[in-house]
Amino acid sequence: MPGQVLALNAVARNTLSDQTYDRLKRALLIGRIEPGMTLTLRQIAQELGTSMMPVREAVARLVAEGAFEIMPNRGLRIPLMNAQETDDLWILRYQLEGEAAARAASRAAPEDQIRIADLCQRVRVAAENSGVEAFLEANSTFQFAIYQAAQTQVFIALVEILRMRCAPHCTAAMRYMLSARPPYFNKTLRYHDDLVRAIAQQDADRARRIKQLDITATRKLVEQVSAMTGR
Amino acid sequence: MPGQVLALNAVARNTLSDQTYDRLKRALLIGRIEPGMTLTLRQIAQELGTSMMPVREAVARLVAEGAFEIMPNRGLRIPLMNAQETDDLWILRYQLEGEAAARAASRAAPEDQIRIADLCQRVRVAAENSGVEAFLEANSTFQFAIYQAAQTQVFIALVEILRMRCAPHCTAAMRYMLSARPPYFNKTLRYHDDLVRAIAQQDADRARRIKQLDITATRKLVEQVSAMTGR
DNA sequence: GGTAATAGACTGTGATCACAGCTGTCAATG
DNA sequence: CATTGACAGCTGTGATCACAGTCTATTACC
Repeated sequence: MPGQVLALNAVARNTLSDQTYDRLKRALLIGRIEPGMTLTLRQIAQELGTSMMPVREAVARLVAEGAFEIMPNRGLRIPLMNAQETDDLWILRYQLEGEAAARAASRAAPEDQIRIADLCQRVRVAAENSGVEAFLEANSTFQFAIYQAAQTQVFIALVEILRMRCAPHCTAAMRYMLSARPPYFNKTLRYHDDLVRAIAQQDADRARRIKQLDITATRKLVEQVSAMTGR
Repeated sequence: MPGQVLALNAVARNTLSDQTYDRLKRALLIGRIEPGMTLTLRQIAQELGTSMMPVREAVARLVAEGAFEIMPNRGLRIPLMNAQETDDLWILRYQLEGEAAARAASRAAPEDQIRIADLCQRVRVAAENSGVEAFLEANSTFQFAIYQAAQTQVFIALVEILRMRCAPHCTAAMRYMLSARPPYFNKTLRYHDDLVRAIAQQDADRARRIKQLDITATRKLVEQVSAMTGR
């Protein structure tokens, strides 16, 4: 069995639970679920055409990761965050995503670099021609392709958790950025190009720095927009 | 409603799922479940006197956190780790636990300090008089009391995930340390005392440094023991 | 008309069952 | 004696049901 000398890694399951989990995770990352919305297990199950069973397991996982919160007899919601938790979240993203970007620069194989550069272009196209969802999806795919190239499952797992917690609180700002603020929007795309270039040059320190600048800029934008829209 | 101006935080549930999750998490952290062991949902359910239902949800959470792995039709196990993942895990613990210790030093209230100092003594007592489980349990309680004092839920969540993944692979080394290696054992306890002192003095940098020394020493011990016992 | 009680429609939770897939054993067969 | 076949006993998965809470809207009563 070439490529898998030892059965070291988990058997890849693909149960309905897994599919439900993936779909909910994706919905969170592309901003389809925003704070204030209320979901129910039965509603999700119906939308996916399954019984409640797979939904329960999927939601249990997401609750463990802090992406959802269960209000007994009153449905699910995105957890609210206080200032302290929000701050911690951004700090952790700054550190972990910066480190992951650095590793990607050190380790990315040539085919990874091509793939990343291609996905970066797709983000630009989506940002110019499509809505928030398409942009966020393209962006998410681009970012995780980078972390995938870093070949470090543990980092990716933590980054996914942080982004799932963060994304719903950023969607409003992203929407605003796309519709009304070309400067921010162009800055983000420029960071992306710079990051791709740093990875191509295997410049780990530069990749880390750019990634961290990008996160800082995003944080500022989110804070400005949420201050505008009445916290 | 004093002390809870807004209903910001989740309603504290305590379902059978939650209890099962907590018990399994605790079992992992105190080394009661080691790599190579095989558990089944029905077996856990029977041991806890419940149906399979709560166990399924609890295990789903733990799988999401990387603490367990499901082998279809063949039960659960602790995920095996390759060298790369092991390395990443230690690096992340070094960074995140170091940072959490630093914050604890900055923020710990006087009553936290008393509690931490007390729990530190209990670790010493357990280490001298009891078995691995009691030692690991006292140690775990001590460590998380520190992180609790840091008042940063997001950090704690990530640290819990890292420790749950790490603990099962460290148990053998801890057992060895307690039974046969007083030097290591004393070094660990000395680190604990130093850490308590740094927190009492609100010396964040020193707390981080000691915590990181402790983790580095633990890592070395684990690697030595697993090299001895034939990887 | 305003207030309180109540019935109903929701919610998540836990238990139970049917089922398909894998494992290991044991017997039949060459 | 070795090889293979089938069968029994496991496993996790998914669906369904009963139930106890919570919220809401209607109704009854003062």
